[in-house]
Amino acid sequence: MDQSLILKNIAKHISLTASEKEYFSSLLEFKKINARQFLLRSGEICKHSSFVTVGCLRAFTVDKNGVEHILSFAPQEWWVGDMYSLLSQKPGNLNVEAMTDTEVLMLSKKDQEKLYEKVPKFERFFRIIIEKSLVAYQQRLIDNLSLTAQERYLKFCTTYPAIINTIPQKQVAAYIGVTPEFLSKLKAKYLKAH
Amino acid sequence: MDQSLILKNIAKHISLTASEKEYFSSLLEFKKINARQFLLRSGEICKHSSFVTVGCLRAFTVDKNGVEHILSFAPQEWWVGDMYSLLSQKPGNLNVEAMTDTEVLMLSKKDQEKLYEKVPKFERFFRIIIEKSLVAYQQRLIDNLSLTAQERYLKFCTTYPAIINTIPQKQVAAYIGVTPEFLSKLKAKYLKAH
DNA sequence: TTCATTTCTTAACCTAGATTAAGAACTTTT
DNA sequence: AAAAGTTCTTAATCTAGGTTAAGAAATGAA
Repeated sequence: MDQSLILKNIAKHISLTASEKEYFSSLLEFKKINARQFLLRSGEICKHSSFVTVGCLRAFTVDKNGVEHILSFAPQEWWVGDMYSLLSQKPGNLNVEAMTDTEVLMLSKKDQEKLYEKVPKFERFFRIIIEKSLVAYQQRLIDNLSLTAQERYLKFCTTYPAIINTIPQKQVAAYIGVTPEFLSKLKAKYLKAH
Repeated sequence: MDQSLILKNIAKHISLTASEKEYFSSLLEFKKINARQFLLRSGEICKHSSFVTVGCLRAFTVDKNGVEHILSFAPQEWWVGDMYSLLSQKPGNLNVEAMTDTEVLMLSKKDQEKLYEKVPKFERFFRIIIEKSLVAYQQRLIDNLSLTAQERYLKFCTTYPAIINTIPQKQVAAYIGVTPEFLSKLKAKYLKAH
């Protein structure tokens, strides 16, 4: 198991001593998830925060009509989990599924709490991570309230240039909040116009 | 200036010594904002996190057609600010306006950083506050993607029972993402049906 | 109380995006 | 390389919610 990526990532926000690094690393559990396998299913209680080292996952809900809605993609170097379920320790509504063969480093809620006790700097680290995440969700909410489907699609392309060509188009539709049919129509219209 | 409310609120998540309480209190700046006055305007750089002790504010953006979209209401005991602008120290898009005569306790970004240094427990406090906020935004995003306007309205009524009768209906519309005309139609239809 | 402003309602008409359906183009499996 | 499953496209039709407009009701100011 290679922790260099996660340690490099943490070093962007806090500095750790060698022994802190070692302690933190000892809490991580490595897991491989093949494409289409689930890291978490709706109805389960989320017990871990997971850091993606290889591949990409998606976190989505299924509405009462069976339609999927993507809350977030989790490419390399992102943390993923069901924050609601993780905090409340109640069953969540999120599914987390690998879109490609994926590798994650998992930190259990218990170990995360121990980590906060032993190395309080991690309070800061996760505060910063979550602040950034919050800003992104706020912006996405505003975008969903104020932009047209066309505009949201174009914004998605510029925000996630690395993902756009590696995932099925229907997943993009489930993220920006339109049907796959309508996104297809949009693209055809846009191509004609440009 | 009365800090009992904010200290009571903080005590829900971390325990402070008397001198820590005193130090924290010394960083707070009291401000009265009359109804319709702004705490922050689009284009400004957000310099403070503000805790509402009396009244209620709304944080909103204005889209390219001049339509307002409400990101959040900030009733008593909520923190409000433009997180994007506060973190990046760049001009933000949020307007924060008092809906009634309001009182806030303001903590400047500089003082917040000092506070993290001097009393690291506050890293934990704000981490927890932001985690909860994140969960709420995630749920709202999912709701906007999967529920009808009718369902979002009913959910708003149960989520914010204390606010619903104190604010103009057009603000509710701007929060759930419909026009005031359509919300009015929805309510009329719903009343007939029940 | 009157005048002015904002908010709410109703109704006719319009449109962005959904639904349904069916064939075409990819992928994956065998 | 054939079969089977996904995904993508196109097109006709439909509908949730938007737009426009105008009057009614509520709120606020003088």
